[in-house]
Amino acid sequence: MIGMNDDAVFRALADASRRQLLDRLYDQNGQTLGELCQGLEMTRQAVAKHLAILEEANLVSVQWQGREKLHFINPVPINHIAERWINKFERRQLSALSALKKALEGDSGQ
Amino acid sequence: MIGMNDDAVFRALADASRRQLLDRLYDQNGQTLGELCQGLEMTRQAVAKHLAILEEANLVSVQWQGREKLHFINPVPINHIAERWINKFERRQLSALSALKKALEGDSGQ
DNA sequence: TTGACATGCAACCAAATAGTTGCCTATAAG
DNA sequence: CTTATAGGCAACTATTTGGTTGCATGTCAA
Repeated sequence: MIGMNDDAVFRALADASRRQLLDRLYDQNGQTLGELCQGLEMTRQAVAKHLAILEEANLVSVQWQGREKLHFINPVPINHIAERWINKFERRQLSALSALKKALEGDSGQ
Repeated sequence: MIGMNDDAVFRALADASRRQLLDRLYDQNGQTLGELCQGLEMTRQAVAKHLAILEEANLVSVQWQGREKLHFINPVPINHIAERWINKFERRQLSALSALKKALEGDSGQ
């Protein structure tokens, strides 16, 4: 759990443009900066800044391919928050479910 | 789902002080402003502003009792986000669980 | 009624944020 | 080699944010 910074994740998720970028990456993973810019009412530099913030929060990882920078969504921090923060508030209703979930995860292997 | 504003919820959750206030309310629900201030390195007015933001995001509801304002945590918006945003990223692993969860919720009544 | 207590309201301030523009670097293609 | 393309870096700006101080209002208790 090294480099896991809840605060950075929450702050990254606080901006609608960044959530939109994550949505776009969810629809099609591995897009370049240029592709992610298309159709947005923002300069490329603004988008790049948002992506940098998502990268810093470890919500997006990148991979260079020649002069292109491919962006991949990373679900780990979101799951992490869901685990240790959000589930807290549904523990009462879902306590029974929690054990089952762990069991299923262990079963599916990843 | 009236008044349900994802953006306000995400922005409210982005601040560590506000998350701390939610944690405190989780530990003991129905605290007054004064109680919530104790031990925090902030003025009462600063805390009041944070609580107002949490109220506006519908994460906290209040109830006046004489001259005291009691604060109660409201888990609905957090569950909402978990449902339609966060679960998205764990759908693959948990798709089987989703139906069961709905079934359990329907079963328990609230 | 008077004083203490719980909270609200408003003005103000510093720092962070989201965005811009302009220019630089590196890779690919003709 | 030259040019177009993909992206990075830095300076600057306006707005939002988190916090402060000072004062006003409403409620309980003596």
